[in-house]
Amino acid sequence: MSELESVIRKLEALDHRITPSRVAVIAAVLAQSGHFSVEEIMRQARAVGRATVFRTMRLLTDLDVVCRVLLEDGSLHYRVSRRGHHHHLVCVSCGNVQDLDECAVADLVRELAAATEYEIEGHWLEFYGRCASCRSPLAQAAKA
Amino acid sequence: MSELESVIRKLEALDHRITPSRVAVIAAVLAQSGHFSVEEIMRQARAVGRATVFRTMRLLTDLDVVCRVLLEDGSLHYRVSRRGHHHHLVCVSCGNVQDLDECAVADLVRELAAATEYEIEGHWLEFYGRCASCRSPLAQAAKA
DNA sequence: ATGCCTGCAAACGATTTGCAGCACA
DNA sequence: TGTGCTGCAAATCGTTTGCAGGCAT
Repeated sequence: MSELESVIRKLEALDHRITPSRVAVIAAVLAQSGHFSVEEIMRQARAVGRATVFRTMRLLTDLDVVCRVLLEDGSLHYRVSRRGHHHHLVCVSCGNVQDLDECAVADLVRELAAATEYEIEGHWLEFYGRCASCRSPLAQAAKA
Repeated sequence: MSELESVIRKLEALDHRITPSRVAVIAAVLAQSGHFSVEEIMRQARAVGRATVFRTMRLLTDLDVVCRVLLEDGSLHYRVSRRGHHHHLVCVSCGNVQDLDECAVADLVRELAAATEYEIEGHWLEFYGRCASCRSPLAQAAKA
């Protein structure tokens, strides 16, 4: 079963209708390799109206098919959520996003809960940096 | 030296002019106890134009006088940055924000850098939960 | 056939910018 | 006295909504 089919089944299971517009948006979303903006989806699904793209993105977010990615400049992007809870490591140079499977904050949450008497419901953690290939253009040039 | 003076000195030191509008915005900002939106500053500095409030907020952000706080609903707020690097614990119920002085992510950053070959430049970490007083209205009632 | 979903356009809120005048340094 | 700062208004950006019709179920 393709990823597309799997998402479609998810929609069906929740009594959402399967329409050409939705399929187009979902296909465009699944075709993305890294993070992407709503605008990029609109570019790749030109036949679909703006409003519908936004509505579908919200639907996909609610269904945990995609997750939001906050970029350092404050703009909101999305990315396919192929796992459960995880964090992102975003390259500020090339925009590549790497998933961090382990949630190393779990311990922290426990300590924090004890120390602050807060009941911690969630957290948002993203790292920004420069990936190996962007770190040293010289190193890349040297390889060639 | 009051906090207001101290911020003003900071502006002067960087060759920014001290104007009534800026002072009004800065005073309003410093008067905030928790996090706040630009709108709240505009309400408290009615004489100052929208654009100027936004321009001043950007200035204060660049000067590290305030820092941005991302709320869970995606809206952007600010809060006075009375320390250096730290994180926030936001109560989703009453909106209270608590600073977390220790940056417990520092170790994580180091491990991550080694594991991924990224050069980590920064990170964004915020926790969401319910504070002690919001956790249990019953417990509060019982106290009375 | 029913009503969810659609596209369009207009509304929307938050933020930015162009501009001519003003006032701080 | 020069130019950085101002307020105003209009522009802009990203997103949402109202509506009349269309299509999946």
